[in-house]
Amino acid sequence: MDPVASSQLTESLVKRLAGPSTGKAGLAKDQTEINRIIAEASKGSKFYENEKKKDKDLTERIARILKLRGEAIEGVDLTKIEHHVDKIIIDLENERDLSQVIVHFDMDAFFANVELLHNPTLKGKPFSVGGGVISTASYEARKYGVRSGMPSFIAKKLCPELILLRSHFEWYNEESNKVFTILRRYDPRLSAAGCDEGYLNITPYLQKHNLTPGECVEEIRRTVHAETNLTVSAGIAPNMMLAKICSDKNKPNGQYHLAFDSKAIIDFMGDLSIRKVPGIGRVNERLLESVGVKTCGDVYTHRAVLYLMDKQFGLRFLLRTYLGIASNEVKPYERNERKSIGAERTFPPLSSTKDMLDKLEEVAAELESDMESSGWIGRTVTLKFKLDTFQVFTRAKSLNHWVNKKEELFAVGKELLFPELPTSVRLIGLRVTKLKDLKASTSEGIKRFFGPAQQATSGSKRKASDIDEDEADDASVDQEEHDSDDDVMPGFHEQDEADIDPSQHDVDDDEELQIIQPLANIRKRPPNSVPGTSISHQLTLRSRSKSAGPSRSHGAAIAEPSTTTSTPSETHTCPICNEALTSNNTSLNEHIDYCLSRDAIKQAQGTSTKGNKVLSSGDTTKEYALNGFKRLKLRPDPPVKSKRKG
DNA sequence: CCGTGAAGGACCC
DNA sequence: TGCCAGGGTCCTTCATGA
Repeated sequence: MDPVASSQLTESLVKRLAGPSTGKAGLAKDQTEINRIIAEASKGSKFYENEKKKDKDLTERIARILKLRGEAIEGVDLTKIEHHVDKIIIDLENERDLSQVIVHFDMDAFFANVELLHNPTLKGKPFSVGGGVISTASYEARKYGVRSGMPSFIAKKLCPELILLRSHFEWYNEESNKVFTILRRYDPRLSAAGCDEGYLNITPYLQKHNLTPGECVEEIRRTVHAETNLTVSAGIAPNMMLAKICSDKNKPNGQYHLAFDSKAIIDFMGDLSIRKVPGIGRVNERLLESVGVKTCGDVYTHRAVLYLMDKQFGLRFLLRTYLGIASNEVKPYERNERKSIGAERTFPPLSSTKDMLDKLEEVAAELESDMESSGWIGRTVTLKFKLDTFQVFTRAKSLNHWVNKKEELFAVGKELLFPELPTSVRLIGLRVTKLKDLKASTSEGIKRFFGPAQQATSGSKRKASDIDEDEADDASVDQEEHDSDDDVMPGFHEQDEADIDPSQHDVDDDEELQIIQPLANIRKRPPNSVPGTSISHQLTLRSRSKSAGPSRSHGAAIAEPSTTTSTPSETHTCPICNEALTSNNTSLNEHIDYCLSRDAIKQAQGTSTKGNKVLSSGDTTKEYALNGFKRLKLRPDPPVKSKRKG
């Protein structure tokens, strides 16, 4: 919005230190005071310094973006562009599907409430669950500003009487299963999003029982409470994104039903903070804010600039959130969707090689046991380590055979760690990707019916060698969905809304000066001279075919809920010439394209030569990647020092 | 021009 | 007193090999 004042840095930094969830339920009294205490407690620490650096980098990145914006809008007729975007919006609007009733449920302060079940005397007291970092805080504790993602020692400062409890994952797991079991009565295809929240498509249930969404959800919540003594909040909307946002509306033990009406939805999104949109975190919030977008409604106001800067912001994604359009395909998680499995551990900074190797070995052992019990083997091993400065690095190696054994994981980890060695780390982790499912019921269908006696004999049965023969080269995908949906579900830590993203490659200040850096790193690669330091993320959350539109399932005979096939022919008004058109999407788009092509594009593009196809946005599948305008110096970052390889 | 591996990040819970 | 987790997913950029 406004130019950055000198105090900006401190301001954003303070906010950053305060953590991402400054809008949580159970709001605190004086956030400013709380932020002050947090900043105070953090000051001077390594963590603080790292955050400071990240904040500075972000601020610089924003400056670059603003400069870019200036260049992009120079001499361009924004009005024309707005018209064009309006056309895109019409396309998107036609994708809207209001036929499904989606519910997002979210257990209230899950970990904390489960603890309460086991220890009723905690009722009414401020307490938190978690170790060094808090996972969940009771509502009483939240009043003091204590939230998830916050280190315990700071929480104590905010609330001296705070009772710190250790996590009891078995308990949460147990309750979680109970809850999901109950919820599956309403939709067996429930989609879990962590252990305390998920989505349901209750459309079929509503029809079968002749209930209204509100009644049904009340019943669901009542049932969950009756059977588990836990409260749950829920949101009812036509798609998952909206449902999720809604479940936060009446947070503790409440529900919110959004009107299934295009207009109402857009109004609803209108003054909603863009930050509430899943996928937009602290970084993107600031990036967007820098160009004037603080609410979803602002997306529309600034559509022209966002269009011109599609590469950095992802216009389509933003327009969809502005319209409140998103996927409504609720489906259960399947094993074959797993992409990686890993383990990591944080400890007080270590610098002796032996100590580090001990940790590495520990992690390798842990990973082996996880892989073993869950039935996975993989081909790529990635070592992750965090220096005492909080900078995070990863080093990977792909093998030509499958691994899951501790010895091998450890060996590869060592190999990857050695070159980095003279260093001090506070975290070491190993992750394996390019997975192969040992429990997969091999190929298509058939096998599945002739059950391969391989019951989950706790994994221990088959040994790696068995699969070795399997031909390492078929690293391809031979994953086949299947049941054996043990217990474990993805992401198992409650995290309310906070998130401390400790990662961040930290290029030291003199990064640029090192461009000439001598052969110093020929043999060794200083962690802080890593390649690819470019900072250029985008907001792109390109929903890959996850459209909200007609749930078209490929071939299979999946539900195929009634969809609102956009009426082939309706009356639209061309946003450019105002002519009333009775036609289908295609013709309408063609018409609009025609209108626009007359001059708008040409003028806007001016000299721009290549790239800009004709932006035929008629098809909903193609992206509107016509960011051809000022493409020249679009590289957000000056090429960071070239890193020579040895 | 494209597919792929590696490294860095943003985000989520 | 004692200084900020861990499990994952997806996306981008860069370097390369066909």
